[in-house]
Amino acid sequence: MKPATLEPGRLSAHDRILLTAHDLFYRHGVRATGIDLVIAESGVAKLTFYRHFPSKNALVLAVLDHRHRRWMAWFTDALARHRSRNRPALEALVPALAEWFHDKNFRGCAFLNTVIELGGTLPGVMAACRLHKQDMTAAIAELLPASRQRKRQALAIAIAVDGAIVHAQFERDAKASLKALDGLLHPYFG
Amino acid sequence: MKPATLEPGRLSAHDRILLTAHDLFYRHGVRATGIDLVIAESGVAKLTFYRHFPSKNALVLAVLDHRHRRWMAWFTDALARHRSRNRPALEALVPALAEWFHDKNFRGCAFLNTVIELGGTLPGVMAACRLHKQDMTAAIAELLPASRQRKRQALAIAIAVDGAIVHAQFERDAKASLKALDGLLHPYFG
DNA sequence: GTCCATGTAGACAAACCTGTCTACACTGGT
DNA sequence: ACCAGTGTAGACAGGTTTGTCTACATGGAC
Repeated sequence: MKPATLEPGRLSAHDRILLTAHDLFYRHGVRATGIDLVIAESGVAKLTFYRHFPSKNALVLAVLDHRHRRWMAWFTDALARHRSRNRPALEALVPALAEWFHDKNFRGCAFLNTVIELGGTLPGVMAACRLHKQDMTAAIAELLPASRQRKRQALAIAIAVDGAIVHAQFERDAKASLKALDGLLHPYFG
Repeated sequence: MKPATLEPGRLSAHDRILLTAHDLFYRHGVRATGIDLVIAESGVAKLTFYRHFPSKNALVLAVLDHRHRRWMAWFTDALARHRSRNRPALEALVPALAEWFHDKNFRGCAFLNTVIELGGTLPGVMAACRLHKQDMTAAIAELLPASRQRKRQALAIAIAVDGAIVHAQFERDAKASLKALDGLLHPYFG
């Protein structure tokens, strides 16, 4: 994914907090990241933080919102970039995901991770995750030829993708996950 | 999965702690579950706990070990039960998983959850997860006819299964996940 | 009978967490 | 000139966490 420059230069305090939290939450998990660290790391005073975000929970939801936009932008862009004229559009999926999986900061899907960490405790997290996966599935659907089963197929593919994501997260080499995913997708190449 | 009776009756303190922790960790997550709660819930004194387990981390690993044995026993049993004479063995997979997904205490895969929660911080968790998935994949491989691609196919199927697991975890109805998984498996029914 | 493993109850230290608060400084709009 | 908005630094309260420690009880092996 994007390098997320995180230049402290011209960013507002609000944005510095948001980007820093995005980074730390993704790297170490939400629970493992204390507010104090976010505050220190984003070079902001405590009061400033609480002026922008009423609580840590609010920050978590704001970060997920930001993450969704960022990830979807990268995803659709990567799919477009890996598309080639006379091949099925779906073939762009695996190369696109490969970019992400091979990133040295890859730690799986932020939404799955947050649902698992906070699941029931923070209302809104599960809904955000469902929305995210819904949009991801819709983006996948656009790679498929129009047909009555398009939605059904897109859901199946999305599930395979999620499986590949979590596998790449605990297994050493992402390549094996990508290869297996490619095998699962073959029947859909048409 | 098993109802895990958890009868406090004749169990040793060690086993009561282990089963209680297994239950609580799975329900609410490892980080969200304090040692004090495990101790109170298993009806044991604090010192007794620390005599059996030197630290919470040790308990976590012991619970994962227990979980692996318990889950694999259920899995192979369920696969055997749903096998029918003149159909491909792989067709037992979805009905077996359906048992688990529809359990009211279903909260996804304990190993994926723990990796995501503790990932890098507790050495051993990732290894335990890899071992678990390796054994799960081997059990799936036994459903496939012997061939040169059997291992490759089993890995692909395992990834699809993991995708279905996480999907069933944040989506309301497990049925959709199972149906999508079934669709993904069709090419492998042979 | 004595000893020791195993158990209970609960106080305690030290660290860490979130969120509030005081006191002060800079800047742009009116 | 003034004031509202935004910023900084850091103390503080009240809660939770893990892990240690004291003091005492019970039951079986020898």
